[in-house]
Amino acid sequence: MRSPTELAQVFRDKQLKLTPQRQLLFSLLHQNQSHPTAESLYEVASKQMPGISLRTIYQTLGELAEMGELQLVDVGIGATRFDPNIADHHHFVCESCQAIHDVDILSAPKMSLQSGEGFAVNEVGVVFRGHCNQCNHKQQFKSPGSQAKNKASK
Amino acid sequence: MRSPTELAQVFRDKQLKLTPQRQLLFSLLHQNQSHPTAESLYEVASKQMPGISLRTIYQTLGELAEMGELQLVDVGIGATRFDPNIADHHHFVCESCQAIHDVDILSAPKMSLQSGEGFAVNEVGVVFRGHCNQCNHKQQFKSPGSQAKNKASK
DNA sequence: TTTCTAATTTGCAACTGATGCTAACTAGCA
DNA sequence: TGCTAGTTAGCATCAGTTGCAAATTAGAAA
Ligand SMILES: [Mn+2]
Ligand SMILES: [Mn+2]
Ligand SMILES: [Zn+2]
Ligand SMILES: [Zn+2]
Repeated sequence: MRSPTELAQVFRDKQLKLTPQRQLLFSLLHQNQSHPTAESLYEVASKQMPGISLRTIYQTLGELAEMGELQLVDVGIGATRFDPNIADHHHFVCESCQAIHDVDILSAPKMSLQSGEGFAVNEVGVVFRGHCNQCNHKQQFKSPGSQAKNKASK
Repeated sequence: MRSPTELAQVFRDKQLKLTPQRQLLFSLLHQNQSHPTAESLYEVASKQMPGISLRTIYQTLGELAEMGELQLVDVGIGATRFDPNIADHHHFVCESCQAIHDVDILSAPKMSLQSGEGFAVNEVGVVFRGHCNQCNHKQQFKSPGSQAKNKASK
């Protein structure tokens, strides 16, 4: 996603208004690597702007996504996550704490369909599931046999 | 997922009852490649057993999933899909008709995390999005430039 | 067969995440 | 300073799913 300043320009050019709500969200999303939900953004936004509506959060996120400034990430658990990183990349989801981390496309081989019945593929999404560092450390009480299978190394 | 007969044995062994509802669902799911939703199973089940409850469908699907007989597939659009194919495989989702097709793991390179910060990966899911054969054919009215980018070949 | 009861089904309430609708509000221009 | 198209916020509503408890029943025991 572009910087708040650049987005401001984009919005002006499209005769969209630069409301305080939108500006706040621009700043909350810029360089945000946490893959937040609408709800979690609502919480932090509410601190800086009490009374802001969850409806407006959804509205603005939807607009940004439609403009291609945000990527929607749905990993099948709970709410949609919003990702200002619009570069081609994949995700690791921690099954314990639900945290989502970016997985650089270089780290995973480029996927392509070798066979198939003539599917026209537009995009490929890879989701790695497992346990993050923090959660693995906290889980030392579990039986050794129940550890995750593959440990990725740098 | 195992055959209805095998499942019957499993259920008996666990002193779970072999109700007509369960037996019907076993048969509806066996070798079902359509990745049905609970709702769609409810519809076909209702024809053979009018009055069956949607709640029971959810209940039974949940049990089978917990027993490892079914795989839950969530591709981020609408309802959860249920997959009796529990072999390791991936999915192609048609963005037009929402159909889901199996993508054999052999067709796509085995994924693994090369870098990362010590994530312990349990499973990898790959979702290919695009347009299926049928939908591509029906979309000949669209501008040529808007075609899908990659056409998979056998 | 009949009886018994733990397992199951069912209907309905409730819940989460998200969107539709619209009256009230306001950014930004004239 | 006023105007107005665009925006916000509140509330209703929706889809998908789960919680709950009363009614039903599979299957073992008598
Ligand atoms: Mn990301
Ligand atoms: Mn499948
Ligand atoms: Zn974690
Ligand atoms: Zn299709």
